[in-house]
Amino acid sequence: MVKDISTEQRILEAARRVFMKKGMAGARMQEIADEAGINKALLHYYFRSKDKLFEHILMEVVGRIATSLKSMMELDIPIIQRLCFFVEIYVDVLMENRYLPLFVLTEINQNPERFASMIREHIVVNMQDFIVQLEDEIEQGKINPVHPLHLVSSVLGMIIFPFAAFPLIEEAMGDNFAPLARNFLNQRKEVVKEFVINALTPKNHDK
Amino acid sequence: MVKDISTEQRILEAARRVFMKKGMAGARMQEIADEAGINKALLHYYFRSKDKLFEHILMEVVGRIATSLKSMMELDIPIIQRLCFFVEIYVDVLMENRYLPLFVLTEINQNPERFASMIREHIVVNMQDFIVQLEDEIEQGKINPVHPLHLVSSVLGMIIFPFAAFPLIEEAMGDNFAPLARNFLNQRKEVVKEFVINALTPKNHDK
DNA sequence: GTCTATAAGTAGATAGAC
DNA sequence: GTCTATCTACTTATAGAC
Repeated sequence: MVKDISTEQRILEAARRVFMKKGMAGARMQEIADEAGINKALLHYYFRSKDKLFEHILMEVVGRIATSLKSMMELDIPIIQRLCFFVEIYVDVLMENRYLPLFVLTEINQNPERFASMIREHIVVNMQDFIVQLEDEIEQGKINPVHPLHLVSSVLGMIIFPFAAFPLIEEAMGDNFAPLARNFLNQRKEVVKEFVINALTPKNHDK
Repeated sequence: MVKDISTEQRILEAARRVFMKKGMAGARMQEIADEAGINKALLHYYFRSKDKLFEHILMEVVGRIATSLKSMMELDIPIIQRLCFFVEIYVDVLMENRYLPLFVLTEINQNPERFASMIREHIVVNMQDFIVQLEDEIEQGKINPVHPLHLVSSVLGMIIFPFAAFPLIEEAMGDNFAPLARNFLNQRKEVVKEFVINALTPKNHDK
């Protein structure tokens, strides 16, 4: 019953890379096998079908996102700090895997039913806590009134875009792009955090 | 030589819908044929191959984007107004076709070479004009100093996200979603315009 | 567990009748 | 121009040897 961890692990890592980059429809079992240094038959030995393998990767990815969201919501800090913290770690994650957001968004759009329960269980729950805290701080006058979904949409959009549009940014930056790219993406942290602070910090009319 | 416009047009519209929703890899010629109310053979009669048909749709889509960008850059208005105008029309476009941004971004990532020349010719050129004007207004002290690519990334990201993450937003909003969705997406216009204005309008320390 | 060989199914492309 | 039928190539999946 004890499977060889090393091979299974190599398959999973290869599958993650290929699925992330090509998506479910564009990925090929042959490519995953090559990437893992084995042959197609073994893929089916370990994970019966392409669909099952994909599902596995999906759960792993969504699970990881959910876990980091959850652990972040457990810290007892003001909403502004919470968002700034989120920006920091999320940009770092995307630096390691720029295909993540486009992959997740594409697959959700392709097959919303498959995600409905995952989203409800893992994402919406954390959202609820976030909304409660946000409305709480608004009521206390600590921050400006904002619509939680608009705030989240803005922050996520601002973070995700440069990674999703990476080849576009590359082209826009021109020749000496490579050395600048990492720098630009790192600057995003400050840009987005500045947005959060400006959007939420009250203007202090009575100062 | 005069082809039957009606059929060719129906094919193109069907292809656009299917490609937009499923992407190049996920789209099926059979589905496009069904959607157009004809059979597969006719698709090949009109557009030799799937790749050619896809290329056609791609050019059409990118061309339309480039045209609206260009016409917008021809207006002689301040940068803030230009961006606000852009937000207005772009959100309206996405209301009609929410798959547009995810489609374009995915395909660019899938096949950057295919887009390199298009991007340089159509997008980067308009970007250059935009950057010149931006830096000009910054120098004149009319607006705050900002990095053009960061500004564009923020605005595009803020606009695109709710459309790209539509099923997520849907789930987050819960049951009575349908009536609220259109409203929420329309509010985006004001939210993003407010960001543009806040980010660029000088604080007037000497007032 | 891992491989080679092959089956089974799917999708793009073509032939040829009308 | 449009259709049905068919071919070819590719991709997933399985059989069976080692």
